Amino acid sequence: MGGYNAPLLPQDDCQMPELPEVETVRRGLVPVMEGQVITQADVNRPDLRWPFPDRMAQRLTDQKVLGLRRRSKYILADLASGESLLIHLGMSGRMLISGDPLGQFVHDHPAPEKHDHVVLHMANGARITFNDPRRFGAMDLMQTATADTHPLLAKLGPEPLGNAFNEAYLVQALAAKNTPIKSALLDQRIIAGLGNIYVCEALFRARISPKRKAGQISAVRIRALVPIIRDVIAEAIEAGGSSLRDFRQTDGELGYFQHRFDVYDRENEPCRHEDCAGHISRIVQSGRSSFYCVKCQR
DNA sequence: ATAGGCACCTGGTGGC
DNA sequence: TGCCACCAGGTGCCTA
Repeated sequence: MGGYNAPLLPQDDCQMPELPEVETVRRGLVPVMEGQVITQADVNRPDLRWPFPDRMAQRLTDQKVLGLRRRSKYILADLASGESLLIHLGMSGRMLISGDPLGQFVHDHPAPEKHDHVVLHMANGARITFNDPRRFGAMDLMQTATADTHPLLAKLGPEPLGNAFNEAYLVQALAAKNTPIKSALLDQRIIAGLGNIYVCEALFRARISPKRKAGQISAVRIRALVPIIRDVIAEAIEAGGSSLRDFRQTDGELGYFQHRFDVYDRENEPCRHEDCAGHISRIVQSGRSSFYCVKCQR
């Protein structure tokens, strides 16, 4: 009897809620949540990283989900009440869909697991379970109309795939920055949605050392970084999308990581630039691992 | 204002 | 087998 318990994030060793993974989760939630009413909300603890908003379960119950949006690494579910539910996956958050909302799966609600903090029951029979062992994730409710001013969203920089992120912007934003380019690109006020992995990957493609001070990189190289960042993110979203199709058609397993990284977690392995015989190094910058090729990233 | 470091929390892995 | 140190995709907050 085949059960269905589909993680919408890569499981096992590879969970990675940076922008592309969050976008993949959002896309996976759309067909089971959009236009559907939340008939019940189980809130199994008072908080994640912060306390949940007052009366969260009641404010979700009987609300129709009008749409699911994403800003940076946050998902926003716009509700008929005029409020929006903000969801952040932190480091270890996952969304699991169970039930048979699309008529494609064996109906089977798995036994609750440890760290199932919030469960949304939808009118179509789907259950969406937020599971987050480390509890760095977050949920909050706000007025949809003023969502942009929410403290977690207000200071975010441009979306990497949006028009506001362009060559002129990035050159300007990094000028006179005294921090390493690695740190600057992780700064969500400069560009929203990049995390440790995709910053490493983008710098590798651009052949820029993560140690180089942002403000001392030539404008030419910064301009070149812009389409590279867009590509890295867009390709990862595409990989996520194909994994969603795969799991729908098969057995509920997300075959996410046919998508492989060029540098992330490849310490001592060969550099993948064709003209380079170097190997990938790992260094620690502000407490986080940076992977790069010392030989060809300058 | 800006940059660096720490804290939050749990679980997995690898060494002894 | 057990214990312990170390590592992990994020980001707010405190300190200099």
